[in-house]
Amino acid sequence: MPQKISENIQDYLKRIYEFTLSGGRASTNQLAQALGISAASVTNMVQKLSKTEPPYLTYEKHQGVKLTAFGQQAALKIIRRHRLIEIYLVEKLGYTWDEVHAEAEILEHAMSSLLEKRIDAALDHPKFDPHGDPIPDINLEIPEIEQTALSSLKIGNKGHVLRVPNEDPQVLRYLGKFGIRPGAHIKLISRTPYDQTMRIKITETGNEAIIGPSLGKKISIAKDS
Amino acid sequence: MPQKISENIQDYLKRIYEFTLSGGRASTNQLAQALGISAASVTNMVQKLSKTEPPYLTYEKHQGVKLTAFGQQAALKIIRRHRLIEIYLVEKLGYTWDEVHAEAEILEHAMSSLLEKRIDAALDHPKFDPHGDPIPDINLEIPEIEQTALSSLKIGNKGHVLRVPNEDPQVLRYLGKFGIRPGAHIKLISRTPYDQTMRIKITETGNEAIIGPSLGKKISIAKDS
DNA sequence: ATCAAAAATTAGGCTGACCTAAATTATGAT
DNA sequence: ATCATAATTTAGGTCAGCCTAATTTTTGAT
Ligand SMILES: [Mn+2]
Ligand SMILES: [Mn+2]
Ligand SMILES: [Mn+2]
Ligand SMILES: [Mn+2]
Repeated sequence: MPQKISENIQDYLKRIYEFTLSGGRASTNQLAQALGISAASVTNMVQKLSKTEPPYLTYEKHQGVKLTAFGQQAALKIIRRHRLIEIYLVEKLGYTWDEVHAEAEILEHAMSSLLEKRIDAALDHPKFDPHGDPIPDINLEIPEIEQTALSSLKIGNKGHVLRVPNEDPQVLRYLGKFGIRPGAHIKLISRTPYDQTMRIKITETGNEAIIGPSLGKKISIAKDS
Repeated sequence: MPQKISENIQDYLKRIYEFTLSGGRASTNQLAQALGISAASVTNMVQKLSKTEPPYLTYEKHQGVKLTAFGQQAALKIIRRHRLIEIYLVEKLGYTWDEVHAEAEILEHAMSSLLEKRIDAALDHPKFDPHGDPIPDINLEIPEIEQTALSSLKIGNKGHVLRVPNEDPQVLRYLGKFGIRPGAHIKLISRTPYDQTMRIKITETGNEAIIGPSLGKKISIAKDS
């Protein structure tokens, strides 16, 4: 019997999913920091989640955790709701893309299957959230998309933006100011020698923007021609 | 300092508000039943809520509770959100009026001030929810409306519906089938002698409906001419 | 006025989810 | 290979919000 799953656990699973997207395992400290709680609490919880029937994750002492297929489905369900809410708020209620993440972080836990269906239908089954993250479909399938970090561009290369980091409203407002959003076409103008700061040109707006290397790693693009 | 208020407490305050609308105090058992918890738990909680600074309610042993002005504001805030959600779901997401109460009961706790503002604006500051209940305005003012119970009509009298009970989806579907909804014009055709069952005619649909006395007490109307 | 039944309260526990402090295990620089 | 430091786990709490059982208070029918 899939027991009812608390809001807290939903957030654990979502974080673990995100941290293990590129393979590997999520560490105790990583989760503690992301969830804003102590490492001891995380250890305690993941031990519990590894002993449910069926288990949500596999836990090996000192080796971190990894979701089971069961846990992954649970995570994807929340992620679908989170991203549907984000795009709904932008499309239908006039939110800006820097406002929606915090809101969705709460609403995702209060959303029924029915509301999920209605919102999905109202938006005509959207495929991406406002930050370019893919929305798992009704069967929780999520398309694999070929993507590169902005920071890996060579000078003079062109590309278009696929995905921007969605946590930090300040960053989103900064990016928005220059028109750096999913779909925007960009070209790498220059890179400073020591700290690797990039100057990029955005085709649509004609703007130039300065992007540091750590932010550059978090912006996903597809290379053009 | 108005401490952050848990979802549980929000539900306590809302129930107490409803039970004390017509003056008087809310009893321990009444609340226990409405909240689906034990009477002992209610006693415990209301004692706590009477000792906060400022207190949410006044508690007198064996005499039930009553909201303070402070508690009433807190209750009205949730009620505003509850009713805004209900009307939004009906107007914008194709919900039927029997589906929205359960949904709002959850979403009301997950709604931010910003979302409240946006939904209110999207609906152009609606005054009533789908069941005819008034929505407190942004300042939590709620209009006083003269209303009578349907069951108090005399044979041949006419009136129009102001408010229907919103908890029970089955009842709402039954009423909906005959067109008994806020605004509908009705006329009392007959009343059976012993159990007081009423037969009423709905002008808009031409339907006749059978309404028992306990349901009749929960439907509010205004008498016409 | 009496007293059984109903309502409410008190006492004592439980669970989920968190905490800090102490102990253990892993890691990486020398 | 050693060992200081970092990461993790264990031990022993707290707190909110619920429970049941026992007790006390109120109420209403006689
Ligand atoms: Mn969340
Ligand atoms: Mn997003
Ligand atoms: Mn509620
Ligand atoms: Mn309602």
